[in-house]
Amino acid sequence: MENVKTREPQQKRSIEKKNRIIETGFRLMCENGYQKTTTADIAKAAGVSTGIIYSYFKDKRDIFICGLETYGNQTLLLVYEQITPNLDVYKSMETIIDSLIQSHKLFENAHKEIAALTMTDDTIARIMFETELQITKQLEQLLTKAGFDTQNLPEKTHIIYNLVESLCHELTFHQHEGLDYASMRQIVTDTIVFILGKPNNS
Amino acid sequence: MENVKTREPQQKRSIEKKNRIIETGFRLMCENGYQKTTTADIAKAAGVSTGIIYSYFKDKRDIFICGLETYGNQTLLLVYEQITPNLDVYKSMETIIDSLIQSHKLFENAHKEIAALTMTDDTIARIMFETELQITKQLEQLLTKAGFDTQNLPEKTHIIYNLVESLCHELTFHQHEGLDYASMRQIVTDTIVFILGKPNNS
Amino acid sequence: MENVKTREPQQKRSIEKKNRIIETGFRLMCENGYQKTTTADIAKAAGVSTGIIYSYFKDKRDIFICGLETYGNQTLLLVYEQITPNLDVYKSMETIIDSLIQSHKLFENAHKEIAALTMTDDTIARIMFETELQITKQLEQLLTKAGFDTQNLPEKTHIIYNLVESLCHELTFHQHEGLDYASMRQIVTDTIVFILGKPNNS
Amino acid sequence: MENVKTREPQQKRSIEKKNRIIETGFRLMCENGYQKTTTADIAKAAGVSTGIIYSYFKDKRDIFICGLETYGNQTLLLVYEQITPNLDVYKSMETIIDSLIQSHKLFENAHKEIAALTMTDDTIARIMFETELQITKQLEQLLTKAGFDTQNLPEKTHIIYNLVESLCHELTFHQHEGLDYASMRQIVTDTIVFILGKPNNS
DNA sequence: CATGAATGAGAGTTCATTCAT
DNA sequence: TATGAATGAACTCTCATTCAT
Repeated sequence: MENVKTREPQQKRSIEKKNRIIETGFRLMCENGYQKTTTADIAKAAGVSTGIIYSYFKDKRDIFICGLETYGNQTLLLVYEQITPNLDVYKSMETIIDSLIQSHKLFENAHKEIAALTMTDDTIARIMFETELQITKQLEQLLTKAGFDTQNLPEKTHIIYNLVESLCHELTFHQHEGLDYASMRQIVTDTIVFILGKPNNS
Repeated sequence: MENVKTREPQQKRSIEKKNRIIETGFRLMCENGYQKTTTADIAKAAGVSTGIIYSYFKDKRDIFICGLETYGNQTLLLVYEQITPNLDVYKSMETIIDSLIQSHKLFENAHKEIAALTMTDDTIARIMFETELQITKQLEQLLTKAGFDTQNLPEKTHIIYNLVESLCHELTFHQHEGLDYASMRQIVTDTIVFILGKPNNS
Repeated sequence: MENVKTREPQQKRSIEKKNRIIETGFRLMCENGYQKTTTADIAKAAGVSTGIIYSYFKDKRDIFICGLETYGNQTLLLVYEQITPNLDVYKSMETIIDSLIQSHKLFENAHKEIAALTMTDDTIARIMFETELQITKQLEQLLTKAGFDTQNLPEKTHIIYNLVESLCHELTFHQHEGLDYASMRQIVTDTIVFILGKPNNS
Repeated sequence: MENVKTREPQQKRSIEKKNRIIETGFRLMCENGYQKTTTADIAKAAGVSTGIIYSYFKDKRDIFICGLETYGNQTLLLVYEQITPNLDVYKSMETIIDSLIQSHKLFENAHKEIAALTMTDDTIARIMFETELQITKQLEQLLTKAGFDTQNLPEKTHIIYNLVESLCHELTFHQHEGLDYASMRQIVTDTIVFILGKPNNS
């Protein structure tokens, strides 16, 4: 299962270097596109030689997948930290939105690149699918514990997830002039409240 | 601005040929990805020589852009046809959703590919932006005429647009097992009704 | 079975070009070694671009294999032409030796290169094996028709084949000073006559 | 002539290490081919670091040459031990054949690899030439002492050497189905006896 | 107008060799 | 001495684009 040629760096310096390659490489790929980013670009930007990359990674795609796992999970953690069942759900939702916006600001281009690669690369598709699944499942649990109506909860969660994603996208890129983002955010929050209804125990 | 080398085909046969290249090429690019589709693939599938492509198009990217304009507008037309101000807005919304699902089934992969190319290609980004703008503006006009509250209407339209997009995406790809799509569709329609509120003249 | 990407050239010019690549490439590989010969070398020497090589051949190895089949068979033909059952066998043997010497002068380095590649490449090993088999089987038939004792004929033929091969090798390269090649040739011929014994019908 | 950077190991442990690298490296190169064996492979198999290799050897080729000298001479010794002038020559010949078969079993692939490298590497060619020369000269001396006709003895020795080589090759690899190896061996022995004639003093 | 053979720059990847530790 | 991480030149192969016919 484990590739024999790529080694898991044990030394601190090596780990730093591997992480630097992931971070730099993933960033370049997200900023400029997967195809347009060459291994030479990554090596140069990370301050290493092209050769050393292949000590840590199987191939170029492997760097991207590592980036995906690293930063996808990071996003997830941001969300997890905000999900505290004892808290008011509406408050939680607001902080989740804030977390996701942060995540988006870092990796929005990634989402586009990933979406495109999802088409032709099953591994990448699976990673994205599972990351999203973890987030929505977590949301479902939170909402169930908070006493919300569990009827069609998976469907509702999914719709809410997409609502928030779209909002984040818009807030991150400000693509459409003339939109009032504060209002937009308010509308989204109200809409989520509408979808969820009132919790049973309230 | 206009490239001197690519000519506008005057003959009927030439126009057919150009269209065939656009249709075939755009479809292949959407199905298999922009990078993975070679000009040789397109030429073969369209039944022309590789050379002739460069009589009609500046480069490979140009084929994609032409496809984008042609079929982006086609999607738009599908939506336009459903928007008849006299009709019940909720009915209209349902038929719009149906139209967009049809459009999605044709070009869903395109959306991902386009999103990725949007990152690094300003022309493609502009085309997509304008296509979306036309749809949302049209929706706004429809809703205004139908007497809905115009406060934050651009924001609301945008959110609705994204809700429908996400629904279409899910309905097209059935990525998540266990989701009840009929319920999902109902929830989205209800949510849109909630966002819009009641029209003033009702 | 047939590779979809490499085409079988139909035009006369194309066939000439393909043959030129085989001839030039195979010669370079034999002269300088398979590994030391780069595709760029072959392209340059054949007066073509590196790209066109991959229209005619699957990869670099494919050029070598084509050379092997082309010139291996050529050697075979040289031998076949000398094998005329009506002729005196000893005369035939002499002319066969002459033919093989000619073949050796052309492709001796090839033999070494091929022998080495035989170690790691099963396809090349099989081609060589079959070429040798054809030659020895042909010799066997000739000798049987000429009325020689058929006992242990395969073993004898094999030994004779190797005797001639070794002689050719020596005559081609003159590696050892002080050897009298005329005598050597005479001894080999005498030895072959000894091994075969007298034909029954004489 | 002597490279200043590679040192002659004085310590016992160092000598062992150097020998281990030669043995392991040469074996790997013979088994898998010179090109396909990387310095990393050799280092790993020999249980040393890649760096230390360059303390003992000028480059990768140097390891091969050392292996050639070491094991070429070893083969020679095997033969020398069998050549005892007092013994019956035919018996000697049989034991020589046995020795060479043993040698072949160890290094047959080497022969192919070496033959190929001989083409492009003069040093390797010279070593091989001298090894063979030593063996044939030794045989000549033995045969002279045993009272055989010295006319064309170098030529005869050479032919005999090649006969035995070919036989060893065949016995080692069993490449041709249907050959009776016992008969083959007998025919070769008889042929050698024929070539040599009867010794004068018998 | 049309062809498709030809081009060649540039991609990902390998590995003999070096060098900081 | 010894390590093994690091280097970077060189390799094979691809494909958007051109051009002789």
